[in-house]
Amino acid sequence: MQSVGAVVEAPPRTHKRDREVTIPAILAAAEIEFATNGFTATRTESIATRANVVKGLIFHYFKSKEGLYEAVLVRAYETLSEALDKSSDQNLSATDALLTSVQRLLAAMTEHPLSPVIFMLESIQGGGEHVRKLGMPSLFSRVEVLLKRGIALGEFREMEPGHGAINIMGLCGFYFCAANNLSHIPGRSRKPLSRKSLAKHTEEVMAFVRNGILTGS
Amino acid sequence: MQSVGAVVEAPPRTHKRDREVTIPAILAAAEIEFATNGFTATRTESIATRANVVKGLIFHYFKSKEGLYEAVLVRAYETLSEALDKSSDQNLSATDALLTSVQRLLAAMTEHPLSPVIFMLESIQGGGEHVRKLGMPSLFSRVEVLLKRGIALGEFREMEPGHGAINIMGLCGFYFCAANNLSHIPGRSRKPLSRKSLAKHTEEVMAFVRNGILTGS
DNA sequence: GTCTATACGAGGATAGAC
DNA sequence: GTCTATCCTCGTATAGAC
Repeated sequence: MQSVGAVVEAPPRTHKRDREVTIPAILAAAEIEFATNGFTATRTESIATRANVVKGLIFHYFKSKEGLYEAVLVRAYETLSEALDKSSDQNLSATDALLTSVQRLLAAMTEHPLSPVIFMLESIQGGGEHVRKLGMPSLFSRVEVLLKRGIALGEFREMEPGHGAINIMGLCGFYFCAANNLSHIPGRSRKPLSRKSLAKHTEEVMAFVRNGILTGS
Repeated sequence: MQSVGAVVEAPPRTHKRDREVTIPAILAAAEIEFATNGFTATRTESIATRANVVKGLIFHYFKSKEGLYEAVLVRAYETLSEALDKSSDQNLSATDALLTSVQRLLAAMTEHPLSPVIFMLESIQGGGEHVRKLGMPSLFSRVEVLLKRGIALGEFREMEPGHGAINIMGLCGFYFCAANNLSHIPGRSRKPLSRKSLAKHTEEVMAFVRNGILTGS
């Protein structure tokens, strides 16, 4: 419904971009779409629209929808994995080592709130196949090692360390996955993913973990 | 590729069924499919095949894919809600009331391991809209009430009860949602949803909650 | 109540112009 | 490197026979 005869100069559509702009834009858009809809239900058209590119570019750079999905998965994994790396090479008591790891993990999730959601959907919908295919060492196992040490030293109460690791990861990540359900509860903050809410989440989880694992007197 | 001329009497296809058989079969199949794939990615054809009925019957009985989804959601909600009902009308200490509720919740999830997954997907993918639309009072709030009472009585340590409720629900339900990722971890049980693994899960979560909330001496 | 057949639209992927 | 146009499959939903 453009007025007839009006000559538009420099039509704003052809953005001249290169891979250094386009690829990150596609990845960022894909993370949101995959984390919201899961792999199958995500439409490549939606990703393209959100990234402000044309659908064909997704296939040009990532070959297929699944190739793009795996790239997103790798980024989410690295985000959380690096958080655990940082705290491993220190010389701390078992208690401090674990609590530092949990804090770094929560900080990473706060910065990248979609990471835990991506993994949750991969577990539920993909059966965790991609995690194995891409050779991602388990984040659970890293926490489990820290727990074993603390139990052996008597700093932590007796527990099955595998389940302990799951419980701790669950305390950290469940909140992000359930956030949409939380926002509808009457009398609760409507913004569970605001900086303020996430700081409170971190504080509460740290306290719950500390009390939950330390040796009671 | 049937042998020519072989007259098959009583062809086994036309199962004469009525709604009392067909409807539960569809619901059970739909629960599995929706819990695995989410709403959009689930194919009505898959549900029909799993239920051993013809696709048209789904629309006959539930009007639409979404109608069927909501029926599944209501059933999952009732499963968990009734578990919390049973423990509310008793005259217990705050500690016993909470731990009984957690135990009943875990028992209900053990019997219906897909219930927590259904809710997780509804949160992530549906934004929790159906939960609100169908008027399901929050399960989190029920736990929160129990926590508030114990904090006021000094049985529980100081904490923000809203976050405490999320943490407890997370400890109970996260395991079921992450089960597929867990099963690929080297050196861990391949069957996180076996009766034995779930009994261990219950035991470990109960201990974690007890230590996590009770007043430290 | 159950089945078959089909209309109709949406989405992944590709070809080829610019 | 980016865009348009199109192919082809798949999936929801309906119509109508039995």
